[in-house]
Amino acid sequence: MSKPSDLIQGTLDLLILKTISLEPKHGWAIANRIEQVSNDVLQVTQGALYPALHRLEQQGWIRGEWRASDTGREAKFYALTRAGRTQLEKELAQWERLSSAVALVIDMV
Amino acid sequence: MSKPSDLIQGTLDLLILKTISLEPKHGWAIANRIEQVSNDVLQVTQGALYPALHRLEQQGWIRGEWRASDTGREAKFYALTRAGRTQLEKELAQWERLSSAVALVIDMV
DNA sequence: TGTCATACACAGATGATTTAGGTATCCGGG
DNA sequence: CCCGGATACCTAAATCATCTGTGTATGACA
Repeated sequence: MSKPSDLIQGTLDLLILKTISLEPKHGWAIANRIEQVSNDVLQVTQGALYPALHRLEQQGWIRGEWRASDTGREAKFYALTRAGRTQLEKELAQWERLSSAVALVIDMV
Repeated sequence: MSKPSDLIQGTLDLLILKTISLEPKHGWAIANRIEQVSNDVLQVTQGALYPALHRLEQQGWIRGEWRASDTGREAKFYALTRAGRTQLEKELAQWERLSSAVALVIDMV
C-alpha cells in the first residue's frame, strides 16, 4: 500500500525551504511547523525529512549549524543560503505553474 | 538531473481519470488532451502513460476496448467504470486537500 | 526509575516516473 | 514507389523521493 497520502511527491523541498525562509529552524521544528500550518494534512515523516535536509544542504541551498533549541537541547539549525533563496523562488514558480496546469485539467468541462 | 519538471508525481492517475470521464479516449489521445488543456505545461510521456493505463485497468477503474480511432486506425479506447468514477471523486478530493495544504504552507507569513 | 517528548540518523523497500528503446500502420510528397 | 512523419501501442532499466522500521541519546516529569 503505502500510498503517498500525506505528501505530494516533490513538494517537500519547497515546503522545507519556505519554512526556514522565515527563520532558521532545526529538523524536528520544521516538520512540526509544516504539519501545524497545514492543519495536520501534510505529514512529514523523519525518513523523508532528514534525507531531504542532507540533500538540500549538499546542494548548497541550506546550511546547518548546531545550537541549543528552545528546550535547551542541542539541535541542528538550518538556514537558507542565498542560493537557497533563489531556489525557493524557482520552486515556488514551478509549483504555481504545475498546480495551475493540473487545475486546468481537472476543471475541464 | 531528470527533474520531474513536467508532471507532479502522483497526479497522473487523476489526470487520466478526469480526461476520460468526459468521453472515452485512447492512450495517445489522452496524452494529447492533457498536454493541450494544460497549455503544454504537463508532458505525458508514453513510458508513464501506458503503465498507468494498465495499472488503472487492473484496479478496475477503467476498461479498454479496441475500436477505430478518428483517423481510421485501431486504437484502444478507455472508459471509466463505475468504480473509476468513484475513484475520480476520491482523487479530486485528495488533490484539493493536499494542494490546499501546500498553499497554506507557502503562503505562510 | 521509567516513560514520554524531543532530536538526529540510516537502511531497505516501494513505486511512480524518466529515459530509451522497439513495433507497426497510415498518409502525403517527391 | 518509397520514405519520412504522425499516429498508436508497448516494455525494460534506471532513478529517485518517500515510507517503514530501527537505532541512538537526552531532558522532563511522575
